[in-house]
Amino acid sequence: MTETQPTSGFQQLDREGLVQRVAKILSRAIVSGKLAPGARLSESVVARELGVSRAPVREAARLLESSGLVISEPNRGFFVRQVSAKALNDLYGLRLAIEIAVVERLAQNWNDEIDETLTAQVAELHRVAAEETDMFTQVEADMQFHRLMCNGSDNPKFLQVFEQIAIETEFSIMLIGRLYDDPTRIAETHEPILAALRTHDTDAAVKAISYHISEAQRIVIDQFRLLE
Amino acid sequence: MTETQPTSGFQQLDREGLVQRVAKILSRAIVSGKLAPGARLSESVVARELGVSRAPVREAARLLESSGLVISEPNRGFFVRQVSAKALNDLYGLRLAIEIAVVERLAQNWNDEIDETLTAQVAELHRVAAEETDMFTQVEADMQFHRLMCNGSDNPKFLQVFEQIAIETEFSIMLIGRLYDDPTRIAETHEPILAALRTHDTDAAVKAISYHISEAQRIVIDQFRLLE
DNA sequence: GTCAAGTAAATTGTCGACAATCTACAGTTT
DNA sequence: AAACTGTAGATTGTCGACAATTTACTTGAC
Repeated sequence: MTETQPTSGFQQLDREGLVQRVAKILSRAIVSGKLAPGARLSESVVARELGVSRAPVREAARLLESSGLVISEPNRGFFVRQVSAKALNDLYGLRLAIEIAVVERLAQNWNDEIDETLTAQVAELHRVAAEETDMFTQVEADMQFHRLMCNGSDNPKFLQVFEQIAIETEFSIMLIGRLYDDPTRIAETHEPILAALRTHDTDAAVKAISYHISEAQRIVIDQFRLLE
Repeated sequence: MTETQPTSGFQQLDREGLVQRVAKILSRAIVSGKLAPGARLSESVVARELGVSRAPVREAARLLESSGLVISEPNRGFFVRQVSAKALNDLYGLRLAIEIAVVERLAQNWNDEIDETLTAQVAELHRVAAEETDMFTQVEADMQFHRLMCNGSDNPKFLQVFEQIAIETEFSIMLIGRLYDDPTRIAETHEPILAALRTHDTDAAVKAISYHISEAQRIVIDQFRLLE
């Protein structure tokens, strides 16, 4: 955003630090389930495997801690977080509170640009559902819709909190190991929200998002309990 | 929370790491205004002044980054965050969304223990108002009431988000440099919330908290704009 | 056999040093 | 004078080593 404009068509190459790269690798490993919940995240082991020193690994771990993927215990190190059904339920509770506030603002500040963006994302949801792409793609597409809503709320704070929620939610869904519902149906349940927003009907939009999130909450928790 | 119970009445001493201590010192310096917004937070300078190496300072800075007190720019270091009136307004928007959800839950799960705790805190608010203690104490007492509400919501996620908000809010209020309202009046405006919760009247409680937060939002923003 | 104390290995916490990067200023060209 | 280039100083990024702490194991007493 703050970068200077390139004078020619060169694409910027890999300007992200070592810490960010390590963090990305680790979070992928956790979300994909390669690192089981509760597992110790040994600094020295990770550092050795990635061929870097422990310092960037520590900082990356702290970053993941603030994302809620790992927890740190003083003098004991980092551990992949355990998620309980209660915690997952609470997470959806927070998400509901945030998204209700978001749609309230969206219903009032609705404009063509947001309309276009969200309509396109629903189309994308239908596309990935039809093509039967992998679960990760489907979940990501679903999340992207909600991310775009938060982004359109004109309050960066909502987006910031949502990003935290998104990471944990994806983590939990990956843990369950399969989609909570039929992909096509997931795509369809987004349409009432969009319809209500288009007519600036705040109450209907709040009802729609409440139903949507609560439904997802119910199903995910049910699935999750089967694992415990 | 996860610590083992002490067998005798000894208080645990110092069991917090160097990183936490540095973080606390830095956040105090920022919130109290000793470090001006936008100021560079030089690792080497801080490390030298505190008599520690740069490693713990870096980690502490990362901690503050996730609290929103500082921002990091790659290869340029950490800077004390600038807050704008818009950002402060957004912050109160998020806070409103959270606290509405919290009182909704509180109105339903009300019990004597929470009643006692919150009643005591309102008394505390009146006490610090009457004794004309310093601003920091007053703000902290106000925040504590809302913290206790979040804590009573039986959803740790709300408390987690609130803590982030609290740090930024206190930061901004300290920036303004004086209280936004008459201390006694601040204490009084908490009572309608408590009254509504006692009667399990969800709608009234939501209305009360909405009024309370929006009022604070309006006053703080007005005051803040005078600084810009 | 169980429990406690002691000890050794492994892991995290902290440090000082070097490499990579940015910033500021001087020198050069147009 | 304005803009680009080059260099020196300062700051962050990363590293390997040592100190402090935890963990696992062994030893010994009851």
